[in-house]
Amino acid sequence: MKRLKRYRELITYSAAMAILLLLVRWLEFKFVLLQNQYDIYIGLIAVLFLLFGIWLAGKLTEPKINTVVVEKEIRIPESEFVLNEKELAERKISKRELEVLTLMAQGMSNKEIAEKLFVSLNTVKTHSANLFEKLEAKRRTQAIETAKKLHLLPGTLG
Amino acid sequence: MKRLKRYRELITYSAAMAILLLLVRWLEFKFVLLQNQYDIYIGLIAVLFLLFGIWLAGKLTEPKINTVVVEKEIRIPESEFVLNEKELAERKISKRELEVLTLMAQGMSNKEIAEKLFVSLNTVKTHSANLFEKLEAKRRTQAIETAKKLHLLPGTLG
DNA sequence: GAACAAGTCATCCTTTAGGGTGATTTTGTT
DNA sequence: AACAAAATCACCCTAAAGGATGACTTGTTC
Repeated sequence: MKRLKRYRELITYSAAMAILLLLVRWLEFKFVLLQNQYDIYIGLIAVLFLLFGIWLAGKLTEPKINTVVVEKEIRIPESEFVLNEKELAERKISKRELEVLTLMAQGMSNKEIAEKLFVSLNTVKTHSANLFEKLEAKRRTQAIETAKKLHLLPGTLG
Repeated sequence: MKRLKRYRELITYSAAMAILLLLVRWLEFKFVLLQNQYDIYIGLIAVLFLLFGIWLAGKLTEPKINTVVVEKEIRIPESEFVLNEKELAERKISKRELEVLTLMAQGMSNKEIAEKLFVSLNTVKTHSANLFEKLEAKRRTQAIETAKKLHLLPGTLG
């Protein structure tokens, strides 16, 4: 069964060829009397084989595939925050300092930060003082702005 | 010039046809003596036109267009800042206040802001006090954070 | 012209932030 | 164990920020 299917094309072509040749024979027989004007006969043969060739080509040649690549733009909403660890290392800002900085940026007072981190107010002050030096800032607001520009803090949190 | 290009295909086919017919004529002349065995001639014609048909088919068949959609990711650099005027109006924040808020967010002290705006330090303090009330903030850092969340200030300026 | 909002400035007072210095403890590394 | 960095805390003092209140001017609206 599989073999039959496999050779179906070949059989089809052979059959077509046979029919064509039969047709040629028939035409030959029909126009045998008017040999002087066998131009018509030739013409018919030509047309027939031309058509046969076209049909055959359609069957034989693999279809031309013209691949058109259409680029579709997909928008990515936001580029999420990635901590600039290089900058963090270069300025030698410690984890605890960054922690304090983050809470600062959220609008907390030193006292609130101290309570949140379970340390004394003085400790927070020390951390903030170190931060200002490392960030070359005079005030906490400036430190926050600089830190955001350096990607040490997300632009807007929440 | 454009027309010439437009009919190039047609001309090509016509030329091919002409050459083929010339070939046929030449064959006719060549085999005119052996008319009794013009089977060969017929066969040649058949083969020629068969090939011509195959060639023609290849030229004529329009290619299958295979459209491949490639999704290309496009990162939007920044979603530019648009002032939330609704929020601004609802909270009744004046132009001057917003101005002070902006400079605050840039890390400037009240004194610096006063100098920049050519007003007294007390005026800046009044503005900031009003801002804190309108933004329900206790500190300038908190006011800045809130303002950024409400899109009254750009996330990161500069 | 009365009422109102915005902007300006002042004074008094309290709280918070920040600068400077020194010291102790914890922790990780060699 | 020795060392360095990080984290902790304290004290003193100044500067800046913030709260509360009142006052004056200007421009707009009704």
